[in-house]
Amino acid sequence: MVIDKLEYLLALAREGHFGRAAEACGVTQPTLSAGVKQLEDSFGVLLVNRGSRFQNFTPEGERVLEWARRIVGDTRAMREEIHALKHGLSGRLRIAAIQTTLAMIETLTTLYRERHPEVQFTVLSATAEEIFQLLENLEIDAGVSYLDKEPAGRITGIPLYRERYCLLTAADAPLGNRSKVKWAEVAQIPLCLMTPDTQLRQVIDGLLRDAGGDPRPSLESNSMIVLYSHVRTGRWASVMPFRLAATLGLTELLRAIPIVEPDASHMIGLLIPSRQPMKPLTAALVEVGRRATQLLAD
Amino acid sequence: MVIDKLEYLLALAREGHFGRAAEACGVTQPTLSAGVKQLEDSFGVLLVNRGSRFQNFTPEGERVLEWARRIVGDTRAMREEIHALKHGLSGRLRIAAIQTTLAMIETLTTLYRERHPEVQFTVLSATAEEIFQLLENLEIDAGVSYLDKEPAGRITGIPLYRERYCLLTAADAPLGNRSKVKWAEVAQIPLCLMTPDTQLRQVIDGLLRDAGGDPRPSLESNSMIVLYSHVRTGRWASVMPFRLAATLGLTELLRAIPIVEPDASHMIGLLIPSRQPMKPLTAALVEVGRRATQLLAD
DNA sequence: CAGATCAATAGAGAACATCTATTGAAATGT
DNA sequence: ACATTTCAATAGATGTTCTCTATTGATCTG
Repeated sequence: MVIDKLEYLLALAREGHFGRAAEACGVTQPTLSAGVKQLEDSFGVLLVNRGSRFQNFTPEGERVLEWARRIVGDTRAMREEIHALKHGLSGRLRIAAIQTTLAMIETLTTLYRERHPEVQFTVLSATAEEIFQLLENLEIDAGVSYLDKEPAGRITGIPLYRERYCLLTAADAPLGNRSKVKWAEVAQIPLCLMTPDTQLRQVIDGLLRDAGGDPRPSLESNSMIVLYSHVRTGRWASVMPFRLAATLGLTELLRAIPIVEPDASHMIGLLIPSRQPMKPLTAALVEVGRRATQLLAD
Repeated sequence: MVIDKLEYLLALAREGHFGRAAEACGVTQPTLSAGVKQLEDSFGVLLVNRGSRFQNFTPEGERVLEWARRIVGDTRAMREEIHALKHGLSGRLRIAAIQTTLAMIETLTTLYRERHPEVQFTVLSATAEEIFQLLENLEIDAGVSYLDKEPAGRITGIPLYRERYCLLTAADAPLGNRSKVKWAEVAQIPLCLMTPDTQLRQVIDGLLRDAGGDPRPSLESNSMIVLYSHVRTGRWASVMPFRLAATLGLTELLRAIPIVEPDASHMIGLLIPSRQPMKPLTAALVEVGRRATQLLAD
C-alpha cells in the first residue's frame, strides 16, 4: 500500500516528470498521479507543487521524500537479506565510480566474485556529485570516490587506498628522463587534463597552483580514454593517478614519473548508505574492500 | 500493502497469538493469518512456526521482525512529523517509567505541556525489562529507568539525574535521631523493600551487601505505595530514593536520613529508540529532559 | 495561433482484501 | 479416555481498491 506510493514519490523526485516517473515504476501516468494524490490525502498536505506540470516539492514533500528514501531502502534491504538467508548472496550489485578509479574497480569485483559467484555487477562511470545523487536515490549500492569531503550523515565513507600522482610523458620529451619531478616543474609544461568539473582536475589544479604554477592544459577532456590515447602517442603529457597509469599500460616510450614536493596523495574509498544493518550485498562489498585495502596498500 | 502486514507481524510477536494479534490490529483472525501468509509467500520463506497454534518465529521471521520494527517505526515517525509540520505538536506521548521514578515524571510532563499544550500523555508504570520490550514493540515513545546497563544500539539513553538513597524511618525509631547513617548500620535493621525482581531492590541489596550486611526485609512488595503506607505509620522503615521520599511527603514523625559510606548514586535517564531523526513528540521530550536536568541537578 | 506536452479526470474491468462461517487439529479438563 | 475448549487455517461471498484506457483541460513552444 504505502510503500509503493513512496516509490512513486522517489521516482518523481528522480525524474521530475509524472510520465517518466510512471514509466520508471512500470505503471501508467494516471496510476502514479493517483498514488501521489493518495499520499497527499493521507497526510492532509500537498507534497508536490504543480501548475499543469511538475514544478517541485513542498517543504512537507521534501521531508516525506527523506523518509521515503529510508523506508524504501530498508524494505529492499530486508527483502535482500531474507533472500540471501535462503539462497545465498545473489542479485545485482550496483557500483558507480569516478573515472580516476575505474581501473581499480576490477580489484573489488574480482575478489567479490571469487567469494560470491552468483552476484552480478553493474559498474557505472559517474562524477562525484552524481554518485551522491545515485546513492540518495537508491539507484546504486555503493560509490567509489574521494573521501576528502565526507558528506552528510546519510552516507558513510570507507577508505580503500591513497591515490598518488605521476607525470605521464614520453622519455624523449622535456622532463622525460627524470626519476622524479617537482609539481613546480610540471606546472611549466603543457598538459592533457580532465575538464575542470572533475574532482581529479581540481585536485591537480590545486597542487599545481600551490607549487606556484598556473595550470595551462593544452587539451581538456571529460574522458580518461581521450587523455590516455593522446599521451600514448608520445607527443602529449598528462598527470594521472599512478594506479590508473599502471593499469592503462606503459609503453617503452611512455614513462610514469612520480611527482614530489609535496608528496601529495588523496584518499579514495567506498561510499555507502549509512544504513544499519547494511544490505547483504553491500556488507559483502565492505568486507571485500577491507581485503582489497591490504592489496592496494602503498 | 506491505506495511500493514508488517504491523500484523509485530502484533503477532507482541501477543504470541493470532486471534489476539488480529484484535489488536482491528481485523479478524483470518485476515491477519492471510497477511502473514502473504509475507511468507513474498519472501518464499516460512516466518512463523505453527502446529495448529502459534509456536515461535523462524530465524528468517526474527530478522523480518527486526526490520519490521524499524520500517513501521519510521513510517509512524514520518506521519507524525508531517502532521506536526501542519498542525503543530499534537497526539499522545507514551512514557513508561520504573516505580522509583514515577514521582518525578510530573517534572517532565508539566514542562512538556507548558510548551506543547495540545499533546496528551500516557504514563505507565513498568519494570525495567518491560520498558525495553515496550520500546522495541513501539508501544511507548520513551522510558525512564536506570542508565547503568545501557542496552543494544537500538535504544539510546539520555541522563536526567542521579538518584541518591535515604533511610525513611520514624524519629523515635533506632537510628531515627541521626543526621546521616552508614549503609552498614542500615543493614542491621529490618526494612520494607521492593521485591527482588526490581532494579531498586537489586541496587539496594548490592549496597547493603557491600557494606557487609545481609538484607533482611521485614516486608516486601512490588508497590511503592505499599512500602510508603507502611513506613508512614512510623512503625516500619525503608530505603528509598531521596526524590521519591520527598515527593511522597514527610511527616513530623517521619525522617529521611541520607545514607553515606559509600555515597552511592545511580543515574536515571530517558530511554528512547535510536531512530534518526526522532519522532517530533520524542524530540520534544528530549528537549524537555535537557531542561529538567538542570532543575533536577544535585 | 497551431501544435505539442503534460498532468488530472472519468469510467470500466480486474485484482485484492476482508468478512462470516466452518473445519480440522491439538490442548485441557473431567 | 472422552468431552470440551481453544486455536488457526480454509472456503466462499462481498466490497473495496487499484490500474488501465481514453479523454479533457491547461500550459508551453515554435
